[in-house]
Amino acid sequence: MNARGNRKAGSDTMTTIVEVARLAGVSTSTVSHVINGTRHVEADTRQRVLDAIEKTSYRQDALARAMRRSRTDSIGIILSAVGEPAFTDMVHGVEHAATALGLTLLLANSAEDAARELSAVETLLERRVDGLILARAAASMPRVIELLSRGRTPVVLIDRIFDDLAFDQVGAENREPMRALVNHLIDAGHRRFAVIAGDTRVPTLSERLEGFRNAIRANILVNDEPVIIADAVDPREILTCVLQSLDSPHRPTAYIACGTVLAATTLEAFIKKGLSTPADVAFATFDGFSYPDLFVPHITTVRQPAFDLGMTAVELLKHRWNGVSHLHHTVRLPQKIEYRESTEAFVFG
Amino acid sequence: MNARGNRKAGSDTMTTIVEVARLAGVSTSTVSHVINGTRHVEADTRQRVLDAIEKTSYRQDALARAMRRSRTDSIGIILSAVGEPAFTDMVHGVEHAATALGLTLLLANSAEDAARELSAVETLLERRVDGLILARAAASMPRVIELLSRGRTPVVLIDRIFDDLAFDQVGAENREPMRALVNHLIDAGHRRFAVIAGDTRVPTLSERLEGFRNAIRANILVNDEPVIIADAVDPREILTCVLQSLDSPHRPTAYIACGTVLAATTLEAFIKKGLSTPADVAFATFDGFSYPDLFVPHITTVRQPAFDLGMTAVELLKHRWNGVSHLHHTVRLPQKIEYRESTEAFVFG
DNA sequence: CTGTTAGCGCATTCAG
DNA sequence: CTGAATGCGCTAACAG
Repeated sequence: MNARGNRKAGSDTMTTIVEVARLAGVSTSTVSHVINGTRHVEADTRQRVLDAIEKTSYRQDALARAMRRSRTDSIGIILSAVGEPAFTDMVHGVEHAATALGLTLLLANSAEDAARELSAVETLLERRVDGLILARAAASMPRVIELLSRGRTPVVLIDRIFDDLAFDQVGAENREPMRALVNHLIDAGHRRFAVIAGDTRVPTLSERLEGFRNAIRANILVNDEPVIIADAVDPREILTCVLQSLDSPHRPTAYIACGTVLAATTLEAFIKKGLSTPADVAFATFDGFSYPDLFVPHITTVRQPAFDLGMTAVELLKHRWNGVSHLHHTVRLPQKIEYRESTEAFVFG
Repeated sequence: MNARGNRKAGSDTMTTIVEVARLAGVSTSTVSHVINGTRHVEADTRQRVLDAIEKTSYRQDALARAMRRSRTDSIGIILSAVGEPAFTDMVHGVEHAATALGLTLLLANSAEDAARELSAVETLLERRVDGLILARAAASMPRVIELLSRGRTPVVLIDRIFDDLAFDQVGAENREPMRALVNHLIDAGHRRFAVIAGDTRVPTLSERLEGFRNAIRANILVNDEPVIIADAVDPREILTCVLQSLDSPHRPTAYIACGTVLAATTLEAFIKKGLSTPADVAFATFDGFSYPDLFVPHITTVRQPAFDLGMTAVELLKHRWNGVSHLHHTVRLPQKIEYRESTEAFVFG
């Protein structure tokens, strides 16, 4: 019977390679080579080994193997918000690519908390993942970068790109699509804008905001100062700001949310005020929702190629394992803008 | 320079316990004991070790440690649909509880594919996770159960409960809330029902369907045979069925979807037919969507305590590690029914 | 074509 | 209070 607190998963019963070798009348190395197909083994010897494996229902111990080869065939991924659809898709992408390479995924959720992020990095590094994919938390600590830079584990920063950091990185184009979006709205007749940018310590968001500012500045048609809701972190605080902007006599006619959560908050404010889209206000968002077709009217959405981001991240790790290059690469994937009814031509009252 | 295909994460530079011991002028065992606080060490000896650790920025190798102790301080979780909100919340719950216990999470997504599920189980078992949490795929293979039964790794089946299987299990109450929901709709004046149950190989769905059948049968007010859309797997097929039912002269006045994806399909059919809720048809769903407040009208939803399911799963593993009981426990958590506008009182035309 | 051997980095007896 | 020695299960030289 197991003693209290014992968590051994049956180390007592588990058959090892030695047992198999004994049963097959061969050496452990032959068994190993049969299992891994790593050198030629005579057909009947091979069969004896296979039989012995079958008979003992032997399973490799990935731990011992990893230790010996000093590689774990696993990659770690740390996300700041596992729940959001964009991140969920990234996980899918990573998982897809990883599975194809026979790699296991270790998932950690920093929940946008710097301390949890640090501890996740430490844990995964201790587990000697072969590569690490990280979407840094907004308030990510310098210690994390230090740890990652010193170490020899290949790292890919995903989604949130930092130009001054020497890592492989992959994220979406943010400034340009925002520009296109604003121009689209201007073409539709809008002159007064609001952008909900949220926590601009997140590069994704600050880039989108920057794109917004540039687009507004570049457009001589737009005279009105836009409403910019940025650096607010608490959703309730953001909600208040949006509501306030809706009460303004110079109420913006077009609202742009820079992310899923921000979009939800903005729409909540619309609902609270009984405003409808696009009759009362135009609306567009980055990232968007799951099941977008269920929203009526359909929402114009700048959609991140999140799945591809995930796949690309693994690709970058692979390149580094293969020693293809010693330089660090930053990959920017284009976004797709889905123009829908929520930004349809605005008719001035 | 790394050779091609080399994936060693710097095993060359990594400091080991030996190096620390040398630097501190003590034995490796003392270092080990200092790190793990596993026996008393003289204050200054201890300090010397701590300094050496600091100086070398030594980090434990979780692999070697795990091998030696034959436990990995990790748990695996295999889900059939990582993307759905209910499963996402379960992951959160598991992650929350796991983190609190200092456990790492290995995540695998079977994507409702039996082969992927099997291979995920094999992989996680080989990695010697201390416990495994599994939401079985619809077409899960017997081999999976065999593997899990034979092995000594504690297993918890989550969400999808199988009464004839000897594992710890945790899921939600399904029959009773469906009953309550149907009664609620009957009270609101409905007599003709449709239920979208999807793939009833999934116990969650078959239980909900069973609850539905019982509720209908128990109600003498309901004479009309309900429309039951079950055993369809392909969403497009389901969509067709729903559309067809909407065209019927005896069109149901109340639709109940048994899960998020099914709900999306049903709503899509409503939109396609230009029907509005609850004016034209009442609607309610199990599991529901993220950001439910954004749906207008608000949808009556039977909400699974998904986060708690995840936490409970870890709890069950813990009990097993502690050898609290040798019997297998099935925990059923109650669901919460959120009655909203989509099922409001029906007025007969 | 196959066997022998030496560790991977650590926790843990067993002696002092 | 501390150190020396052993082996977890496996792969990879090396040697036949």
